[in-house]
Amino acid sequence: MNSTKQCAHLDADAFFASVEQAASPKLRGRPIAVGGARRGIIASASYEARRFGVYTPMPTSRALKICPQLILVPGDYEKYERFSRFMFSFAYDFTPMVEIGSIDEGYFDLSGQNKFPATEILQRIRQYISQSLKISVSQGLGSNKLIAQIASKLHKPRALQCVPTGQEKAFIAPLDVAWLPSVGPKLAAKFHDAGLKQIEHVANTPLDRLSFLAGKQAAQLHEFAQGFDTRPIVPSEDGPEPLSYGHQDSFDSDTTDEFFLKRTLRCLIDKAITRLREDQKSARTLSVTIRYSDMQQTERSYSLDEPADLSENFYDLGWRLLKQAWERRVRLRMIRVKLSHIYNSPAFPPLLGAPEHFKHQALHNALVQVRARFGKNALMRGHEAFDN
DNA sequence: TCTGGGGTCCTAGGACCC
DNA sequence: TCTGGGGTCCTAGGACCC
Repeated sequence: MNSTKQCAHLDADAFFASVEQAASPKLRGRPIAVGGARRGIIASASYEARRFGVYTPMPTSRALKICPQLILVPGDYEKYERFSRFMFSFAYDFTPMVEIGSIDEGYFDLSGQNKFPATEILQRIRQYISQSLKISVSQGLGSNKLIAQIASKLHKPRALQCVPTGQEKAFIAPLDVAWLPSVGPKLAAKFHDAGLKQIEHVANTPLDRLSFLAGKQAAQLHEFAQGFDTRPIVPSEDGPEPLSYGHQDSFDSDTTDEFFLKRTLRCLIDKAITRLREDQKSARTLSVTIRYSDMQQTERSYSLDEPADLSENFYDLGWRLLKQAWERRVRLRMIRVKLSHIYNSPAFPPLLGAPEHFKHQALHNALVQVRARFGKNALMRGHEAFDN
């Protein structure tokens, strides 16, 4: 009987680049990178390429400058998803408690299983992955997610580190604050300026001072810094429903060509709508973001009274929003479109903004009937009818 | 040839309601 | 009428993650 939590983190090493090397022997041992050729960035660099200083998300142009022999491979996400599924299947051989965090990393819960020691399970999983997929992974084992994740990432590649229970705080104490989840470049700089360079400094800082620096995140960060993490190891059976559907496109060259922009905008809306409808959803809010040639970006959004799921509902609105956002007469390098406030479709959404008396069940039902008969846009007409 | 594409979450001000 | 305060929604912007 052992009630100690055993959380493992599995993290593929240089995943996209490693998959390409696994799939194509002539790429092995050579500096390769997966990424966009034109104005793109490096999505993944092999360890051979990293020795030249190539990293994610470096602009491809710069990567080629510092490593002219770099072999650039276009991304093949279907292939990566196939590899990913295989990779996690080996974890499922030992436990159903697997949380796939992203395409190349996940957690699993080894608490309570006593067939093999946890480290032996990790050894086996990495062997299976190595033999069948020809890629290497890093693994971390600890009493919670935070510790397991840091343990796997600290000594990549091919790492296998176990942090004994009770050693959590000491293990992370000397690490830079940027190792804490949700501490990115901005907050890390803020912490450094305030003299908090290592995680132990965060652990020793009173909560009120931490709140001044990190706002609402302070309490969570304070706990993390002590090595505590109360997040469930494997939270939910199904992942949460998507809250938004978005697409963006960076152009080959900066432009002010309205015909081109309009066409691109429509294409992005179509893509988002296609996925929205595949999931049988509808959306109320459209956001359009533009990025100028100098990388400054701005966004405009608008919420419809009723959710919609047809491109036609969003084309004109999208163009209006783009024109509103485009205040500076500067060329654009990118546009992004996002649908949010997602509802199940075709089921009717709640009666948004309806007066209190409409929420009475009988009137609600009557209104639903009106809308079922006359279409979703009958809501406003329904309001008028009931108001009189 | 400087800087992608898919997301989530938080903040903050204003409108509006009670 | 001398002025509060809680709650929700909308919009714009930004930080962060993989």
